[in-house]
This record gives sequence, C-alpha cells and structure tokens, in this order.
Amino acid sequence: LFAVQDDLLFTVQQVLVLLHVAKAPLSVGLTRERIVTEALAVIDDEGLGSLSFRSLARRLSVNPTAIVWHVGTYEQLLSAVVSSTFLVRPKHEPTAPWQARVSDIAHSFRSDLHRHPNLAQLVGTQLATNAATEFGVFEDVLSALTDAQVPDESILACFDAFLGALVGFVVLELAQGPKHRTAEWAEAVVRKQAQIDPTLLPHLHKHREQLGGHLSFRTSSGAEAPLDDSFAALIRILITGIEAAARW
Amino acid sequence: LFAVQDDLLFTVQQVLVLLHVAKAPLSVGLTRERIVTEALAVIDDEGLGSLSFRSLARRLSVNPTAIVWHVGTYEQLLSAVVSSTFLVRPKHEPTAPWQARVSDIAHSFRSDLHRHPNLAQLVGTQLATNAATEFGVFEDVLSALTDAQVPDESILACFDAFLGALVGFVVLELAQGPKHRTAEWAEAVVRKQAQIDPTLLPHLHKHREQLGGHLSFRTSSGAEAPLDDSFAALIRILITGIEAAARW
DNA sequence: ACCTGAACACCGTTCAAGT
DNA sequence: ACCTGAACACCGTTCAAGT
Repeated sequence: LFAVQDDLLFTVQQVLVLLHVAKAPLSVGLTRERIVTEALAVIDDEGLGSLSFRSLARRLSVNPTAIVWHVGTYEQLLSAVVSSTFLVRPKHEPTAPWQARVSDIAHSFRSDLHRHPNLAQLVGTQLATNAATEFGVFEDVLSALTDAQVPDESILACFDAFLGALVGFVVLELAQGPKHRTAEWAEAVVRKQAQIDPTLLPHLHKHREQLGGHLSFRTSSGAEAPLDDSFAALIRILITGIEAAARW
Repeated sequence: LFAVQDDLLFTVQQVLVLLHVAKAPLSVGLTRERIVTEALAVIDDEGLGSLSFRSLARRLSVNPTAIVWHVGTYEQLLSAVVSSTFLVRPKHEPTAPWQARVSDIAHSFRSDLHRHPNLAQLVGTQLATNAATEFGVFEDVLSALTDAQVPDESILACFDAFLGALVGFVVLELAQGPKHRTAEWAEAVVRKQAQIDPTLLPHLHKHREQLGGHLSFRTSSGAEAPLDDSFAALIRILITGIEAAARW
C-alpha cells in the first residue's frame, strides 16, 4: 500500500477534480476536441466564412466565451482544425521503389484535402500548423529522396521543391470562386476567353477550346471540377525531375 | 459642325456631368484607382488583417459607404487589388530557348509576389482574379511548352502543372506565422524538432541541423527568410520534367 | 476547472437622404 | 454621379462573476 503512495496521491487529486465537477453541474462537458470537430463540420458544410465563435457557440449551446477558454484565440482554433485533419497518416513501408512511394504520398495528400476543400485556403496561408503536424510524411519524402540518390547538399532544396509544388498545386486547385454574383463573373471570364486575339496570343488561341477547364481560365473550383490529369502530369514531371537531381 | 454632331452630343453630356460635379463640391474626388492603391498600401504596411472598409475610409477621410459605391463588395476590392499588382508584365520575345524563358517567367513572378508578401494568401485562395489578369504570361508559358515539343494532348495538363507548382510554391513560401504568441510558437516548433527520434525518423534526424529553414519546419515566413535555393531546385526539376514530357 | 453575461471595440452592407 | 449618416446584423476578446 505504501509502495503505491505516489499513485494514490495522484488519485486524490483526480478525485478532488471530480468532486469539483460534481459541485458544478453547469459544466456542459465541452471539450477542445468537440469544438474542433464541430468547427470542421461547419467549415465543410457552410464554408470557412460561416465559422465564428458565435456561430459555433449557438450550435454547441454554450456561451461564445466558453469556446475561447478551451481553444484560445480564433487563429489557434483554425490551426487546430487543420492539424486535426492531417493527424492520422500511415507510414509507408520502404519496400516499393521511391517513385511509387512519392506518388502515393502525393495522391493521398490530395485526396485528404479534397475531402475538406474549404480547408485549402488555411493550409496555404497558415504557417502555424508547423508545430502540430505529424512528422511521418516528411520522413517518407526525405527517405524517398535519399533512395533517389539526391546528393545531401541539395536534398532539402528538393524536399522543399516537392512539398511546395505538391501542397501548393492542390491549394490552388481548390481555390474558390466569388461568393456573390458568380454568374456574371463566370460570363466575364468566358467572354474574355472568346476575345483572345489570334495574332497577339496565337498559342492560347490554338488551344482555346480546351482552355476553359484549366488554371487561370476556369470558372469552377477544383472541388467541383478536379484537375486530375494536370495533377498526374505534375507528379510525373516532378519524379523525372528528381531522377535527374541525382546527377546534379 | 453638323458632321461632328455625335461628338458634340457626347460633349454636352460631359458638360452636364461637370456642372453636376460643380453643384456638388462635397465630391472628394474619390476614385476606384485611389481606393485600390491605398488598399494595397495598407496590406503592404500593416497586413491584410488591418484592411477594412472602415480603416480605408479613415485614411481617405470619407464615409465607409463611399468606398462601397466605388468598388462594390469587400471581396471585389481584394481581387481588384490582386489584379492591379499583376497588370504590367513585359511579354518575352521568343528568341531565347524555352528553358530560359520559363525560368525568367518563374523568377519574375516570384519577385513580383515577394514585393507584396501579404498578397500571397489572396493569390492562393481567390479564383476571382481569373477575369482580370492579363493573358500575356499564359501565352508565354504555352509558347514555351510548345517549343519544348510537349504533345498537344498533354500540353494543357503541363500548363496547369507548371503554373500550379510555380504559384503554389511561392504562396506557401510566403505563408505567415501566427500573429500573437509567436515566440512561444517558435519555441514549440524548435522543441519538437529536437525530439526527432533517430530510430523512428532516421532521415529527418540525419538532416536535423539544416531542417529549421525549410518547409514545414521553419519558424519564419518566406518574406523574411526566402527559400532561394529551394525555388531554384523547383525550376530545375520542372524544366527537366517538362523536357521529358516531349516523349510522353 | 469550467462556464455565464456584460461590455468594448470593432466589422460589411443596405438604404434613405443630401447636393 | 457621388457622397453622408443612420441603422442592422454581425464579429473576437476581455474581464468580473458565478458554481
């Protein structure tokens, strides 16, 4: 009995906490986790613009300030939501060739973000997630680059290049159109494409039929019209580019 | 005199407008252009978070609703600011090899955005700029890809891949850290890096000394600590990747 | 420890009114 | 045409107070 004294002391503390809770039945059982989950649901269903402490508070039937107590500032809530989405991530066994592993990582990241399109603008702009995300993916990428025989002097530059291109592409792919007057805007975009001058912009004019669905010319987000072929091309380009980096 | 009747009629209208203005000396001479310029100044100096119709109105000594009348909604103001930044862009003469031209485009885009780092989050998330931006750059990219002998079936996929990687990388590079408690956050990031397990994450552990300045591990934005080497690596990777795309 | 409630200093947007 | 002013329906965050 005396041998477990430390454990007992700790238990006494826990009991005191429990009594405290019992004395205060107004505690609604609000958790940081519940808040983050609900916030993600709001972002997915209604968009980032509809998320606020006050709207969250209404859905959770609590006072807005109760949320502040749990998650801190609004900025911290957002980065908590982002990192909660990318927490679980299977570490790849390094049996397959590095090209296949890199391609796997890329496609799985993209489908993760496509599941929460409204999160893209946060991933692109928030540096705050750096402290929270798991390191597994980054180990996998670095392992693949090592297997690709990229020299040590340039391996981290290639690391940045790959991750930046990958994440950046998907973020841009999922960029959103304007909230209001989308119809007029879409018309304006199409009208401007129709006016492409054959002599001034011959190459754009040559491919003008297919241009509509591509970057800087499309009228719908990647959430509705995913750029599958373009992403496949990017991965292919990156892989052959990294293959060449072994001879730098 | 009668031959220029149309012109005269138009002039009469203009005179009426001028009289109208003369009768209303309260018109402060507020222009859409002045508003956009001032908005960009606010974004550059104090960050996007400090920009609002009301703060702009104070700086311009007008009523907030006067701004609404000129630029429309807040969202439209933002996309006006973005497109105003990327309006002037010299068209490259297609004399140099396509690799050099593509590299030029990439570096000039990056230095443009580095001049306005706080604009990056808008470029990454706004699709609305599509209607406003000049088509010159896109023609140049497509021209380069044609010279690279990328087949017609995959040229637009490569177009997306290149632009997405380029713009996406720079947007991520310029991502901002948290506004408050940046010191504690930076400590947390560094502390987590120090705890990298050599057996679980061997590759990260091997390069742990250099990791601090790179994507997903840095504590400062690309505005303060630009990722020059990483960007150079990206361009090199993309170019050799596109070279291979000719044989797809 | 966990939550309420009031208060503060903000927002974008609409709409009627002035000149 | 261009701008003011009031009003509406929102915000995040602080801080004292309750249990």
